[in-house]
Amino acid sequence: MRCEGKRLVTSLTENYEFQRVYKKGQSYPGRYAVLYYLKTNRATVRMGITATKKIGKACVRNRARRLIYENMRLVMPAMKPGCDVVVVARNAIVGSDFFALGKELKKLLQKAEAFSDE
RNA sequence: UGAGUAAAACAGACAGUCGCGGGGAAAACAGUUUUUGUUUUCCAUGAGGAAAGUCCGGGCUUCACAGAGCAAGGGUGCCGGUUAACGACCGGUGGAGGCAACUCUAAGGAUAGUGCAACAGAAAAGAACCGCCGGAUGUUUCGCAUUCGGUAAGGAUGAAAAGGCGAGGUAAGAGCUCACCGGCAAUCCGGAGACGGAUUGGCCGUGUAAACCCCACCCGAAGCAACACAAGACUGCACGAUAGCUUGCUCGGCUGUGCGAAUUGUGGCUUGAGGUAAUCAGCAAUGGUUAUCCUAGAUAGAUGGCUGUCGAAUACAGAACCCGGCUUACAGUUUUGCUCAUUCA
RNA sequence: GGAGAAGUACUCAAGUUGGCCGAAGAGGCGCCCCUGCUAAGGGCGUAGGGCGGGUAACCGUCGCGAGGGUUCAAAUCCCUCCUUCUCCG
Repeated sequence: MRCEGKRLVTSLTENYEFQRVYKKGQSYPGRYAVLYYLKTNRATVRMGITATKKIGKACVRNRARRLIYENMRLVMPAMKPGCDVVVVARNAIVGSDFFALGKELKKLLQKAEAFSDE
């Protein structure tokens, strides 16, 4: 298993943090990716992205990570503060469309009730 | 024009907008002797031809200097050159393929020695099983049997059978003799050499060295997760002759009141056998000189998204100390040299 | 990033001085014994992959991760690639 975080204002880095989200958080599977969501007492949203070696070579993993990162970045300001999010890429993400992935991530986040009320 | 062959270049571009890495500048705040940290704004900049596989060769670092000797082990293998070095590259020689351009080639030694060659076959290395021929003996219906010789032309086996093929020759045969071809040796000529050519001689015991080996040349070991400096939880070990370190052994030498060590930070970390252009030397690889340029340096790991235009933008694919090669993956576009075929002049 | 090891029937595997090797052995499968029945245990037997040919017995050919090479002959020797696993802070 290879885990890769993402440089964000606040991002998950250490392996134990990922493990905590996997174990204690809720999971929401999708076609392109799996979302793990865990509420915390912090005032910020923290995110981590995982792309295992299963998905492909280094270049493919980079591509997957960037697509997820870009989508999450656009969605982030609408989210409730105080949670840890881990997105795990799945095989189907190879060659997927940017907008399709964005739609799915939004749906998963809605399921997790991560968005703040307007 | 078509087919082929060799080499080289590119690897989407431009504009707008949101976002990321490190760098520089300015401002504000915290703190303050300098310094440093955070935030905001602006500026220029930011993956490859293979960044890959890690198959070779170096630089660099540590092992005190990277040293001495011996042994073992490993590598390379036609010749000459290039290079920091190489198993790479360039030019040739021999061999193989192609009408040709051109391509491929681990290509030293089998009379230095040892081993192996299953099955089949008389025999797998100094070969008489059958056959052929001659002599003797027996039987004597001219043949057969036994025995002693000669013989590698023929036979069956096998991947491979004792130079090939033809003629002469002979009891039958045989490089026994001769012509041509192959291979070997000597001499002469050409070449820097591998080697090529000519003449003469003699008539020549298979294959395997990517089996051991012989000959010639080369190699100390590990690797940036190396290592250096600073801090150092834990208290684990040693405390004056042992311990540890350098592939093995011998020598030589080092460490020391500290050693080991989770972990953290900084350095190593990008100016280099560098690129570009011109010119000179060389067939070329490459080298010299001059001018000019500075072009990622992250540390969970930065290049992405959207919109528009171009006829179409789509392959393989992401730096992690740095270079020189090799190998492997790869959509498409462009240019140049050469060869063959066809048509026209 | 670097260093190393392995790959053979469905599974675990033996076999590398090159030769009767498609391949020992075990699990497996079938039958029998044991038991009221099953499991376990014991005994006996058996197929071993693909393609082609043959009524069948059987024969030919390709297969030891993949592709080349050396050799008369390669699971074994040499080269290149693929996959899996381990170690180094």
